[in-house]
Amino acid sequence: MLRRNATIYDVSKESGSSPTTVASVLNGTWKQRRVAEKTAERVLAAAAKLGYRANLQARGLRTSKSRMIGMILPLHDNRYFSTLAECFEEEARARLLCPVVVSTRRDPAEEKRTVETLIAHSIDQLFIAGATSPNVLGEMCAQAGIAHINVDLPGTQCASVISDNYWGATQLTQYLAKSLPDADRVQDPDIYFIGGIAADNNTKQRSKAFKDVLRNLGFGKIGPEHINTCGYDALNAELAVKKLFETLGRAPTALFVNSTIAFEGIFRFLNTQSDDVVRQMNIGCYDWDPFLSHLHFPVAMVRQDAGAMIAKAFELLDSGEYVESKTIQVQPELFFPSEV
Amino acid sequence: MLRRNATIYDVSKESGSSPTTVASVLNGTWKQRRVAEKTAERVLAAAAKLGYRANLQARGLRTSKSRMIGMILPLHDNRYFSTLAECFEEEARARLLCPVVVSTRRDPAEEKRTVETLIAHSIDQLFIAGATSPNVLGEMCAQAGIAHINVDLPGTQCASVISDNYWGATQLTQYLAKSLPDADRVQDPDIYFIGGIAADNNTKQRSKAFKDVLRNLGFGKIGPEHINTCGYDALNAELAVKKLFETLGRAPTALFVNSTIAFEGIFRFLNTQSDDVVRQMNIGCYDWDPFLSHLHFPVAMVRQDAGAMIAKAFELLDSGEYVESKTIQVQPELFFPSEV
DNA sequence: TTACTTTGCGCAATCGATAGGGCATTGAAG
DNA sequence: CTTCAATGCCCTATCGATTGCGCAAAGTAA
Repeated sequence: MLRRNATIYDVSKESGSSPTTVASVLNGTWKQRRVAEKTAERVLAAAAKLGYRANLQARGLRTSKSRMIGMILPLHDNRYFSTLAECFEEEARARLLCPVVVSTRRDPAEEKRTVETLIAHSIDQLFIAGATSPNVLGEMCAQAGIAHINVDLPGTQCASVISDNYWGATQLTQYLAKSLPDADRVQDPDIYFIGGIAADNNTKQRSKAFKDVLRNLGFGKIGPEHINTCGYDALNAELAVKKLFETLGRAPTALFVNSTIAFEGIFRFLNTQSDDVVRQMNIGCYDWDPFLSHLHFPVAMVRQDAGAMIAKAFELLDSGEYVESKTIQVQPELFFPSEV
Repeated sequence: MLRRNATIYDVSKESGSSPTTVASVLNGTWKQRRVAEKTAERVLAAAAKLGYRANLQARGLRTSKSRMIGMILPLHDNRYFSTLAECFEEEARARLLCPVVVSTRRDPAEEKRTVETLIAHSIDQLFIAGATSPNVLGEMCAQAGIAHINVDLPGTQCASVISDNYWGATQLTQYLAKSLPDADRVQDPDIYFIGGIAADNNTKQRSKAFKDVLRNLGFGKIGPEHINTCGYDALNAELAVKKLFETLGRAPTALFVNSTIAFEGIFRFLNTQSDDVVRQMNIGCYDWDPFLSHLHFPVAMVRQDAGAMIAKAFELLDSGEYVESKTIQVQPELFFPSEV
């Protein structure tokens, strides 16, 4: 065995065939290059003997393909994104592509740098999931001729597959609103939305649904004091809910928590409150976590359908439709506590 | 702007310098190649104008480096592994390497294929985290001359950084054992270990600590009926605990749950039982999840210190110590419910 | 002026694979 | 025995960057 990796030239010497023949045998194009079966066998045997492994950088340089497919994510440590990553990897493997997942912490500069690097490595396709600046990234891909698609957060540069946030949030708000007193008795309902980033499309859609539902139910216009887009961050959410309790001087009737990350912070705060107080609240979380289904208080959840989103995204990439700037919405699942 | 990516030859033409000079300016080696400052500036301007981006496959082919660093993981959708991934990415970026994370579903064939691919892409270093066959993978890396290190599960082929599973499990078992009747009254204590894979080192260490603690406390020898290594899988754990309840005809006094994944299954089952029954149990989980800290019953947890493990692993890689076959153990954190 | 050093830059080979095109040899038809 | 197609294989250029080495011009010392 060689100290370095064997190349087609080593295999060529060992098998007595030319590098061309060796290459075509080893990359599967030997039939259309009319290599005799016997020769192919000799080459394969030699390759096996030397432990040949194709140098994919060389191949990639020549073909300007890499058989790698990238995905950028805001973060790993979250049920939704990690599920997206797993679904992505599964589909990628089914297509014999090597999945490469990188998180970019919702940092536009990091996103750019990462995409830059992935492009420079000639990845074949890119999934842009939850990026803060999808259009900038899409532009980069387009310029480099790399097929790409937005997932979770939409862009206008290419096709996007996202959750039907408006629908999901509508359902969740309607559920939460049941606990409110009748509309004709109150114009400023005791329900609050916490978490997410105001500029982010998902949060926009969800908070819009939140407002629309309440308005349609007759609660009047929902003001900014009902919607605290304090970020996707546990600590901020914790502080936000603490402040809400202080301002009200009591627990709110209903809470719409935007993401499990925000929920973590809310959860920490609620654990400082008495069980009875918390149990009387009606709490919903946009995003799902198995452990939220049976806390000491009920939580309604919306689970985004990561599998369906990834499948749809691959479909658009495979069919070439990804170039059209359109947005596909995938319906999430609802997990509501059984009525008491 | 060119329709394809600009190359050093394009920049060469644009700037009037040779490709050699252009390359050295663009990759930062121009000082040692004695390129005049003026020339460098001209080249940089031309590169910027053309939107030059180095083809990393070409560079990698020539240098047999890629500035990519890989990590393979069993899965993403788990707090522990996703935290490992995030810590890994952060450290990798600090070293100006592009982190590449791939999950391999505890499938030895998938692990081999993935490592094969990563090696073929000339990744510079590899983190082997939680692999079922670390030595096979280590051997492949060694043969390809790629620096590598085991994390979470140890191998003998190179250095390993793992949790101090024995210590953590000892602490957890001691905590759980407090709820058992005195040893002199019972030789077959009512405490059970569920989850994990018998062949896996972590499970071995944890179950050994479990047995040792109980034996040392005077509970006699702990037989196989106390240890159900039903895998890292929610469904199996659910079935296992169900069967345990049926066999006993009641709830066990204490439960050592090996991983949050197993805990998910156990949790599903416990939710079918009455709160009172569950609250009287004493439950511990090896692994941490924020939502487990305040379920409707108390759960003790062990949190593995992903940050410290990754930091240590990079230290060994950076210093070259990774070639020695040694195992570094990192102490996990304990999260025990405050005594009632 | 001569001799030698320093400065500035480019030639050409190389990394390992791919692909277009061409050259023998064999076989079949006439 | 020709003629021509089919078969089997290989030559060579190429992808885009890196790097050892060499050459010319400018600077310095004697």
